[in-house]
Amino acid sequence: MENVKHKKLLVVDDEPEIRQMIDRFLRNEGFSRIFHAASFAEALEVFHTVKPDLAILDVMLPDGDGFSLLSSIRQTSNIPVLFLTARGEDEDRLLGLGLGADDYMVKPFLPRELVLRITAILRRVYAPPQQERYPVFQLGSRLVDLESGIVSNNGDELPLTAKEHALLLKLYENRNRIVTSDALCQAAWGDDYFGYENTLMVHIRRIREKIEVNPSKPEFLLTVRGLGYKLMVRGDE
Amino acid sequence: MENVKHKKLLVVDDEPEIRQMIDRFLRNEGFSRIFHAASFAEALEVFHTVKPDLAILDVMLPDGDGFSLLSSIRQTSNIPVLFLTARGEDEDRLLGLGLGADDYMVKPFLPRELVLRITAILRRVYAPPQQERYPVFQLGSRLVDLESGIVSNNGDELPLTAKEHALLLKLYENRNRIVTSDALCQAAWGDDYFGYENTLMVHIRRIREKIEVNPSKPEFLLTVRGLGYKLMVRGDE
DNA sequence: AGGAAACCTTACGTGAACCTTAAATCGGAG
DNA sequence: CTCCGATTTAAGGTTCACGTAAGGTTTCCT
Repeated sequence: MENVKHKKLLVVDDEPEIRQMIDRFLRNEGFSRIFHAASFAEALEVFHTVKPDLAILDVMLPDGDGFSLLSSIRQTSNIPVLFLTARGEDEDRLLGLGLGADDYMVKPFLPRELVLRITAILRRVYAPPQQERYPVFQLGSRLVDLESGIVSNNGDELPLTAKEHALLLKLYENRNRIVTSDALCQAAWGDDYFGYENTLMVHIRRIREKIEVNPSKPEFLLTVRGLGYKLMVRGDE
Repeated sequence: MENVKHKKLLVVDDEPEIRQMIDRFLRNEGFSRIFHAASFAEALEVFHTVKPDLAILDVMLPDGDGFSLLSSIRQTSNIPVLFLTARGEDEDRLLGLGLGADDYMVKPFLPRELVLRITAILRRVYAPPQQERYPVFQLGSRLVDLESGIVSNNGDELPLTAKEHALLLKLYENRNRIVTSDALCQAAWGDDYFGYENTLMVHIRRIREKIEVNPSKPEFLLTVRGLGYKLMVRGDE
């Protein structure tokens, strides 16, 4: 994950004291590359020279308004833009967002909220496209990593097969609760499966051989006779 | 640019009439794939089954609160989340945004604004990746430089082709995690691809010939039978 | 206790999933 | 148009994850 604090921010506001205030808040939160502009013209100037990564715009400017500034900017760039202005009427917000702003905050504002919203935007912009995440969790001394499909126990790593992965995922999603054999079969084979029920037992056994100290005396993946199985995980939630 | 109106939205709110209202507004604006959940438990359930592209969460739920729901969701996914709730105190907004929400709206709200904010988020998520810088990383003794598209091994330099570059990028972005064959195909060929799956294998083989000491005994680019591939990179986070 | 039902354990054969190589095809530059 | 590298198709080879089976063990009820 890229660090969002190194990004270049441009603050456009005609009142120097407000710019200073915003600047201070942002620096307090770890942002260091902050540029200022006091007018429409200056904003365009700075925009082209420093090429900021995100712009915080006021609506009221001496030589124009923030909305048309955004329009100008959007012709050549899709830089993230957050409006921060005293103009908080419904129409203003709709206009700003409709023009393609990423967020719209009304003054007076919470500095911390400004930082969080900036972070939220930058997080999205620079997040590499990630696929679905799988859980990673601890069972006793072993780490079950469904992300990489590996169970590791002080050094040695045991890879999980596709079926083991599917079953462990289902079990973990319903951790500390009973999961019926039917539900497990469905998770691993889909709705339509008519194989032997023994098959599931064999896979459970194989999982136990990877996650249990003694597969025949399971501590984590327990049998609930007549119902199914349950994975006991302590700690998180 | 992908059309944002086809994305799957999940609306979590305990009051059916509010869900209906939101649903109606969204459909008016062109969204068609809208799913509902009335409780924490139902939300998690729907979340896992339909895998929505964005979630609109209420804070107050009969069996929990939206904040812990977001925490649960964030363990396995970085899906965009927008809070829409009557809880509009400063602390609530800071908490919600601090937990990783993308936006926070307070009821009563303008339907049009909700749509604009959802659109703003989805626009960012599905925008083509911003960063013009590609990663450079080490695999054993070889340096994989996606910036210049060259794999170098003490002296000799092997150039990467377009497909190899795309695949390696996707693998590196999800390093140490299983990447499904589908995801890889999508990264290299786009959503609509109906060629032979063998094609992917051939490209994987080519990559292995450039990054592995022994392409037939891969150390870095490993197959996970039945699931896909994973690129094991040690070190940098 | 006896017996049956549910579950465990181990081993093995098989074929889907994957590998490998080469030849065919595509597509851009000259 | 021709060439050449990049990419895809094709076909035969390999392997290992999975399902099956069969005998064993535990649990529970009469």
